[in-house]
Amino acid sequence: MANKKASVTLVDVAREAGVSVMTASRALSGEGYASEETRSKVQAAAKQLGYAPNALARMMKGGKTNVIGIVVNDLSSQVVNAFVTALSVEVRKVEMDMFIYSTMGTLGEGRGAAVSQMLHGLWDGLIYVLPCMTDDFLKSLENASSPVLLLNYFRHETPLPVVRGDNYNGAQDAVSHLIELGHRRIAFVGGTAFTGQSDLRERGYLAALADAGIAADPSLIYQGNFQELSGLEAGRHLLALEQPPTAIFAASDTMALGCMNAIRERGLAIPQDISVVGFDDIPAASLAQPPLTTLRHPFQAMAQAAVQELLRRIRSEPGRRQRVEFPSEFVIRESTGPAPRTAAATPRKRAAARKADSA
Amino acid sequence: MANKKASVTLVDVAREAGVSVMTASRALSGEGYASEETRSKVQAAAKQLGYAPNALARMMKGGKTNVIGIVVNDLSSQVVNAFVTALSVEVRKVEMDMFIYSTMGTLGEGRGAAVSQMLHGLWDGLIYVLPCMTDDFLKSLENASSPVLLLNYFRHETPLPVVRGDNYNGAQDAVSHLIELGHRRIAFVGGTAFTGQSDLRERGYLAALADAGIAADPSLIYQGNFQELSGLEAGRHLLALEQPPTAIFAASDTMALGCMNAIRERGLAIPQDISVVGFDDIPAASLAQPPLTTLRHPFQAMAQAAVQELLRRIRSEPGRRQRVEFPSEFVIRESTGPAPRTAAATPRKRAAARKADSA
DNA sequence: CTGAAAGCGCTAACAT
DNA sequence: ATGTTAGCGCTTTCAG
Repeated sequence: MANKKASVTLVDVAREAGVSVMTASRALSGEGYASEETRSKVQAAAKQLGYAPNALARMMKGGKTNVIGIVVNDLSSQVVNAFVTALSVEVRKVEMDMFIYSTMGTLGEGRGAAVSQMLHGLWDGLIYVLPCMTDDFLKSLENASSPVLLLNYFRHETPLPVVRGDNYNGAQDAVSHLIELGHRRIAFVGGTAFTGQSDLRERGYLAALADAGIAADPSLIYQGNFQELSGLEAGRHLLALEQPPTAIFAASDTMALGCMNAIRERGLAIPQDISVVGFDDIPAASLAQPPLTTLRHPFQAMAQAAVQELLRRIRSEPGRRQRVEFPSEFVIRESTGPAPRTAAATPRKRAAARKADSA
Repeated sequence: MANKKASVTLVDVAREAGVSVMTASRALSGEGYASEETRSKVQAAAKQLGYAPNALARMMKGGKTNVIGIVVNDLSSQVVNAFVTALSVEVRKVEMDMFIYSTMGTLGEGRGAAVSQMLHGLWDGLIYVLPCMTDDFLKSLENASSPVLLLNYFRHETPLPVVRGDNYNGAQDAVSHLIELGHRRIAFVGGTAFTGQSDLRERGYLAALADAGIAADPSLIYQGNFQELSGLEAGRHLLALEQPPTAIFAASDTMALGCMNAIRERGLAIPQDISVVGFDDIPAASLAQPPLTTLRHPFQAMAQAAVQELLRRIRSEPGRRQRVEFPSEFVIRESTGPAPRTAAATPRKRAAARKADSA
């Protein structure tokens, strides 16, 4: 019986099988020559002893670990989730393994920064998903010893390779669509500034308004934080305005869903009274009632580009690209419709009664 | 300037600083004696060369990696997410690191099974979160060389340490509550059988009915798969019944939210026409309209118990426990209310028109 | 306080 | 087809 405590090594297996360590290694790995007889003898010994090769030792010898590290700030984000899932598929395709390291919102602080440093050697390359980091940290990454790639990074210019989605044009498309539907009072619900994505979406929104000759109304811009709760609050705030919007463009689906709750709460109908557009096309978007019109990131294509580019760098292959940008696809579902006849959605009785709580 | 390609090792640092490798090691790690002068000299050299210690080598020498591996089947599950987040906090408390390995639903197949074997040595211990695995795989885990703990495992008896929540009693509490509110036709929406959790929740449901002397109606039991979409389908199916239920108890919040969409779709009100109870208390539960009555797992306490127990095993400390079970807490929000006066929720016109599509 | 030697578990490269 | 040697980058042990 195998001794569970003291881990059994190749030496043990070799001794048990009565061969040299090297022979045991070959018999088990399948590399190099080994007679059928020896091979089965060794395999039997390994099985009997409960041998598991030490990945650490193997990696150290080879210099390559065959592992890609994925660093995320926040596992609970559905967008992050979609990226990680897509990455997992791509990593498997190239026959590597993948670990996820979650900094739980501490990236840039001591612990988060440490990932690329402290655990250096454990992976052949690192992909930062939706990173939000300080300038200092970005700089330190640029000198990292193993290849690093940023997935959906926007905040600063950097020589590091970046794969990202388009935010500006997508936002512009969405808002133009609302304008074509006759909307004039279109609100924007932004997310946190830290990743730089919300900002681009806001600029696309403003550009679309400007193109149509509509003056932007600052009171229709609400600063949220990408979370559903902030979407709920945004919705409540906007609907309580003297002149509420007839359409809301939220910088994330999560916030858009929050807005929808606020709208329902007020007894208004989507899209008859008010239209809603999100961004990201998370799974919940198509399941919402009504299904949410939104902008879809090509998650799988982006993940593939990220893995391939990182691989090129790991292998020092030619043909690298410093930045790849993917357009987002506008998906029209049922949460958007023509602007209501009255210039602005008329708050109904219930709503009117609450006017007092408008800020 | 550091050469980015050829990774710089301690030998390089030592040479640069004009000391022995050992001295460099001591100066950087802080362990053992080192004069202030040497220390700063070495640190300067390390910084200048962009030195990062190779975690692999360090781990190999010490035998301990200070890393706990977390294995999950499905990262997109909100319950898994809640556990992982809680685990992350606890792991940090004991000053270890944590990697997440997602099998993407392939646990038990080649790839998934490989985790504990192939990457053996990379972690000091492994926590399987909400594992669903074959008997064979479970057996192989029992002979694993490093400690393994199962978080929320129910399917088979096993000598492996298990930390889990209570499902049976929680379900019973929830259904008893509905009965007290006057409900008699209470539906159950189950999840996949694979983890064994749904089964326990169903048994709790049946027990509560039996206690109240209510005969279980098989037509009120719908088999879902824990996903929101299956909840939506469950809701549509149940509401289309000749005698629809006045309350639905879903085996997960996710499915409960799907049911709520189906109910709204049919023009019914929650909880006036129909009550809904979920299970898990995922973040979205409290944000729903109306906020969902549900059963909360004590995620943090469970995570703490899991990490502590695993640590005891890693360190071969005494006082181990084979199984720890945590009761779930019944959280009453606004999705449950008294049963409507009419024995069953009367389908309104729209609903009646659709009767044809009842299975 | 600092250095030299040994070795963690494995495999590439060279023998035999 | 199998065995021997060496060494990955680091730290533990023992000597200066």
